[in-house]
Amino acid sequence: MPSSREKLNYTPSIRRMPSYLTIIRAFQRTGEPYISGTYIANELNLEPIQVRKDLSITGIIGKPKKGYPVEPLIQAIEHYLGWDVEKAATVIGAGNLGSALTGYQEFRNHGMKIVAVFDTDPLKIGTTVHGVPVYSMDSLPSVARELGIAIAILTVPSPFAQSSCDAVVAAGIKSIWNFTTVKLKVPDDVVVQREDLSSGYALLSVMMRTRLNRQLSEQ
Amino acid sequence: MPSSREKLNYTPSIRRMPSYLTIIRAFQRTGEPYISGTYIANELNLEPIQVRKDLSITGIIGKPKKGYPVEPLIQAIEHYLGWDVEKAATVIGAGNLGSALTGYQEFRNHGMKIVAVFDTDPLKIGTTVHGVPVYSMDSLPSVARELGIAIAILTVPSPFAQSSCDAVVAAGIKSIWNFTTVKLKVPDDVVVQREDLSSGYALLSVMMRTRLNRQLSEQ
DNA sequence: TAGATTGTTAATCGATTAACAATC
DNA sequence: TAGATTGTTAATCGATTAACAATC
Repeated sequence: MPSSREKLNYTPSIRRMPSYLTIIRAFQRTGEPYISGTYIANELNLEPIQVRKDLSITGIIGKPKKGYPVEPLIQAIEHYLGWDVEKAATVIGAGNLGSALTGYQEFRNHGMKIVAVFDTDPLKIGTTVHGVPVYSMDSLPSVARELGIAIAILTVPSPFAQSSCDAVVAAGIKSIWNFTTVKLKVPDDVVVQREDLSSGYALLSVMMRTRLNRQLSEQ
Repeated sequence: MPSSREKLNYTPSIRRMPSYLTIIRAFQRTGEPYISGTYIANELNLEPIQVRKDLSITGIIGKPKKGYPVEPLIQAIEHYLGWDVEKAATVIGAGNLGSALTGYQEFRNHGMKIVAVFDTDPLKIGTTVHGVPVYSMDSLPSVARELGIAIAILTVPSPFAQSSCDAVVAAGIKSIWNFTTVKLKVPDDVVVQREDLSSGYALLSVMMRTRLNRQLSEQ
């Protein structure tokens, strides 16, 4: 029996899908029925062959000379990502980042609806964040069941990451979007995507240093 | 003359560096003078060989049987990332995400100090966000010069992304951390790192769908 | 000393890119 | 029709992993 730990294939391609969607959706407003891979590639500074390879993963078939049919292409990408099925989500930790993510409207376009926020601060419990009610962590199991929550977005301070994660798992939630710096330990049937702001900042930092070095050496 | 568009090497390794730092810093509190690659690998669910390969990029030399000297290792990573040099940064757009990032203390440990926020909303200008003053976009050039701002963190709504980016570039800021969904057009000497929350969510979504399919097929 | 761990060289793996026939 | 664009097969490239000698 394969475990949930097996590696996901096409990871880089999957990461590019949302930006394809953005471009194609914007193009859709022109009313043109077909969009070419070349056009998408130009918009995103990618190679056309890469766009075609990526799109082929979704099973969409293009027409030579014309391109891909816009409406079916959007549906193919959304279906591939599972964004055509609405999922209830919760934010664990009503801090800065948690509040920002709760108010991030774009997720609605991706089939994710944040229906609850959980926190331990008595001053926050009973209030709302961007219209979403804040509950006590104690009520996580019952609220998760009632609202059919499928995804937990973890934005608690790092020292509480693993214990919050354990509570999420105990409440039967099997998908965790982890914004803490902690590598979470979870059962085999729980999937975790870690979002690490520092890793992107590390790339920017090295680009800055590299550019600096080059400028110095070119003088 | 090579352009700033050339591709960065070791991208995956660079992305892992911050998580190494987190583990090593936590280990440092034990007082042990050496940390092994095997230990780091265990903490992060990675292969030891990958940790060793990554660390070798920083130029650090380990001791067989003992491991890497903790203090020099931290310094080697920070120096490689350029995190040993303090840089002034600004957040463009005092919305949800901009405020959250302004209040994110971890950046201070990475040599980045957010010294100004810019917005176009008259109600926000003149106030502070997490203690950082909010300025009018008009004053960007002068404030950027006075405070020596090196990095702009772009968190404006997508329709304003390119124009805000142009203003940043005109103000002489040459490093942009882009949190919008827009692919920015910038001069050759400006580096951009795009942070796309949707791409991580796309991975989580496909993992969820894949797990679901497997569970169905195993029944 | 023995064995854990490093660093290097080679092999494997997966992603990107190139080449090109098919075709609307 | 001619040429732009697709989809497939092969080549290249870069990252990961394996093997193993060196060594504290």
